[in-house]
Amino acid sequence: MGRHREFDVGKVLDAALCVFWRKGYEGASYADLTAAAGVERPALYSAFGNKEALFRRALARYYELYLGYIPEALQLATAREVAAHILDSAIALNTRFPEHTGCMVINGVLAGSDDAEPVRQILIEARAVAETQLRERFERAKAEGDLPQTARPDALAAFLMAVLHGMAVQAKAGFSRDILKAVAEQALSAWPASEQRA
Amino acid sequence: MGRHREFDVGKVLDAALCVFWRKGYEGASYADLTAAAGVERPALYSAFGNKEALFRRALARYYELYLGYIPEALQLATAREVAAHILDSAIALNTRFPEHTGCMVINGVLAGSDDAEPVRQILIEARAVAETQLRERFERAKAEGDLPQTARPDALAAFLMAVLHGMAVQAKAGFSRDILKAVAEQALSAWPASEQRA
DNA sequence: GCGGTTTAATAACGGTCATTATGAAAAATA
DNA sequence: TATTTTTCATAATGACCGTTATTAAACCGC
Repeated sequence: MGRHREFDVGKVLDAALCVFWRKGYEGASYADLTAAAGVERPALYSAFGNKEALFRRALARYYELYLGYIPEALQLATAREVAAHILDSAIALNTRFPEHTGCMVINGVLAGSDDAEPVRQILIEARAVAETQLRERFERAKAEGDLPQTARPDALAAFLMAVLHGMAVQAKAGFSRDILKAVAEQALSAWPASEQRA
Repeated sequence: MGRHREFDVGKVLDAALCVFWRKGYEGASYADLTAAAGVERPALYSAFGNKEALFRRALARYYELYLGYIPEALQLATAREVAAHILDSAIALNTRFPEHTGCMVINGVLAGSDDAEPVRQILIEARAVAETQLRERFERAKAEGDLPQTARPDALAAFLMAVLHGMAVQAKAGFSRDILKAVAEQALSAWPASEQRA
């Protein structure tokens, strides 16, 4: 007996998921969460416990709703198909919702509160500057024949930056130097061969 | 005229840089900063302005002290040397200081406050699980001849995860789908060829 | 309809955040 | 030495954080 719950727990969880996806864990305040969910604070506490428990539930739902392509890919016939499918799916997911781009797992530690927005823009700009410098250097290399005419300097720059970002994340996660070197080696093995000058 | 400053502004800035490198922008409180710098709060405000200005100064010093390898690499003769030098240098920097690993620019939005540590561990674990799944799938592929015997499944998994992390960061920074696809294409072009079965 | 029980909304809690007012201490000029 | 100027340390500020009493409302079995 007792009073019935007046809100849909699933919908509230989905709303919280969107907020966490966009703002990360720290960046999402209860003011944000209650505004998105349309319920008051104590309702979230009674239904999910504290903030960390709510985040864990949202993370589980994220895997459930959006990361199904991982087990899906693991069943494909070849490793190349596995990788291609995961890459494609991740790109699709990362760009699917304009209001919460990227991956919730990464954004959970990437995004900050609104107060930190100017700082995040500084970092984004700093990242873009480095990539532009690389792209310009690769354009020069292409003009000099150091890279083939088929090479795409912007793609090479973006790719190199991606691997660098990824390795920074991995280093933070405790990776050893050796495995990071293996990652770098693998990345370099894709490098376009320089043209044989006539 | 007037009283002299009793602390070394450079040393205080270096101390603040270490705190920001480890905890990120939001994660670094004035309690952390003053403890590391050995000066009181108002000293930081009088010397640097507010927290954001202090972070900007620390970021500039980070580039000055630790990212000199980027312009250095840009002057090398070939694109491959540029990339190799940047990769090597980044790995060295990311693993140089045990107490603040990774890259300050990335960590600035990757690291959270101590309160968020359990959550960060959850995300790190979630990341490791996905990578393990990939590695196991690639080991199977190697056993099946889908990957050559020279292939390193752990390296391939780490590499793929690195590119995925990097693309998530880039998507957050506003990258278009097209450039992300170019990044994925470049990453796949390094994929080891399957063995020709006899 | 009534007692027991669960949920709902309001409002408050202590703690920490970045920031700063305040007044004492120290150095330079006169 | 007296005065001015700058830095120093203590401690307070208002705002926001996550969390929770408290009280009123809604539902159940009886």
